[in-house]
Amino acid sequence: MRFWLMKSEPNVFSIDDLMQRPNQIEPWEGVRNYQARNFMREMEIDDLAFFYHSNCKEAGIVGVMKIVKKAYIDDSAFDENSPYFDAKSTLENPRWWRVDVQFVEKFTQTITLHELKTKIELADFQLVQRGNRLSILPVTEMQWQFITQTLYG
DNA sequence: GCCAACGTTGGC
DNA sequence: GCCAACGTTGGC
Repeated sequence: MRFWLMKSEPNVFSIDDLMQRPNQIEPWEGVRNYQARNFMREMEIDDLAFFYHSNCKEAGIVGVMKIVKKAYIDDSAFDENSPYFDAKSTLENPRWWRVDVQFVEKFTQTITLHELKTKIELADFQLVQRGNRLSILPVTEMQWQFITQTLYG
C-alpha cells in the first residue's frame, strides 16, 4: 500500500464537502498537471491520502481519505462548460484521468504547513520543498507514520 | 492582491 | 531542441 497527499482549495472543495457527499465519495477531477496525473495512475484501491487545504487562511493537512476507484478518464475535460475543459483531451486520446476518493477521517485540528516545515523528519517531504506546486504527491511510509503518530498523536 | 516559482506553449 | 512569453499555483 502507498501513501499520498492531495491538495484542494477549500473554497472550491473542502474536506467538509467530501464528508457530505453520498457515501462520502468524490471523483477527484480537474487535475491538469502531468506529474500529478501520473501519480494518480499509480494509485491502488485502499491507498491512503492526506487531504490538504491549499491557497487558504490555514494551509495544511486536514484529514485522511482513501482511494476507492483506480484511475479512469476525467470526462470533465470534454465538457465545454466545465472550468476543467481541455480541447486537447479527446475521447480517442484522453489526456486527463481521475480517481475516486472516500472520506476516512477529519483531524480535530489542522496540521499546518508551517508546522510541517519545522520538522527535521520531514526535510525530504516534497510538500515542503522550495517552489513545490504539485497538487498530488507521494508520501513515504516513514513520513506518513511521523505525521499521523508523532504530529497527530 | 502580490509575486516567486514553476509548467506549458509555440516560434524559430 | 532552445528559450521567451505566458498562464497558473499557492504562500504570504
